Amino acid sequence: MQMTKIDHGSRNCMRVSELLGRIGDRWTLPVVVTLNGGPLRFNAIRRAITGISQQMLTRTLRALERDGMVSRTVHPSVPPQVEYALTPLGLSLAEEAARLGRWMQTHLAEIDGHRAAFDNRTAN
Amino acid sequence: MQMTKIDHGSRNCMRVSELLGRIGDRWTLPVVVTLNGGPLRFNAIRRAITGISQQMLTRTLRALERDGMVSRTVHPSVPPQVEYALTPLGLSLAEEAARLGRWMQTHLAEIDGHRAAFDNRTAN
DNA sequence: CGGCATCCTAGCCGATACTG
DNA sequence: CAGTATCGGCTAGGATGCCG
Repeated sequence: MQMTKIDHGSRNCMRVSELLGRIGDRWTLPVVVTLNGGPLRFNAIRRAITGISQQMLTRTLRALERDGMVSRTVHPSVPPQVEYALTPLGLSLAEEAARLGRWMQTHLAEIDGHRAAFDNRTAN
Repeated sequence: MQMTKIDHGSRNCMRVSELLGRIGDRWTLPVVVTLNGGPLRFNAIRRAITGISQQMLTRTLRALERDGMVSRTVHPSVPPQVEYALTPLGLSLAEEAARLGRWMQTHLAEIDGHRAAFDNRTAN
């Protein structure tokens, strides 16, 4: 059952790329990292993440909730309180993200160097 | 020098997110994975990746070249041949991608389950 | 063969205003 | 406090055509 050719079309390769696109969007990673410090309420997350709009936070949290990465708990008080927390799955993702982060830190200077050199080469 | 608060604004957190967005785009990962099997010419890559347009392959390869992930070698023949190969940096990225892929394989069913359940819940 | 230029569309995301 | 609704800009990416 060996694969000599890579099947990008009908198998999970696409799914990986898709998920990477999801967590690679502007806000998902910041939200996950923030929640990695512990459960937080909506506006607490909002305050923790500089520059995020209310709507984008809502959307990002919905998407993460849909994927089972975060749990949403409503405390029926007045005014209502909603608490968000990472699920085990979300925590697992956070670890992978941290690993990616470490890789980035390691190679960031190298990449920047290549970019500068390339831009220099092409901007004749 | 401890960080009690996460700085999403001015530090590398943003850069990580940015790079994740780059490799999370539609074609970067497929290209890297394809080249992981060895150097290939332009149209060979094109054939290996179902559905990619010529322009998107060009753009993806340029971006990867700019970041120092792939090397571009022109063989001055008629017709001209251009060979692309992963650099050590690109190979390193491919390994990280493979790790991400494994994580996905592991959790894909779980995520799909959550999605289905969520959609069911909300599509009342 | 490899690659750039152009046009066009769909979707992401921000800003703003409104609701329970 | 925690959302939803609406508008509009920006850009990723597809289709097509031309060039060395």
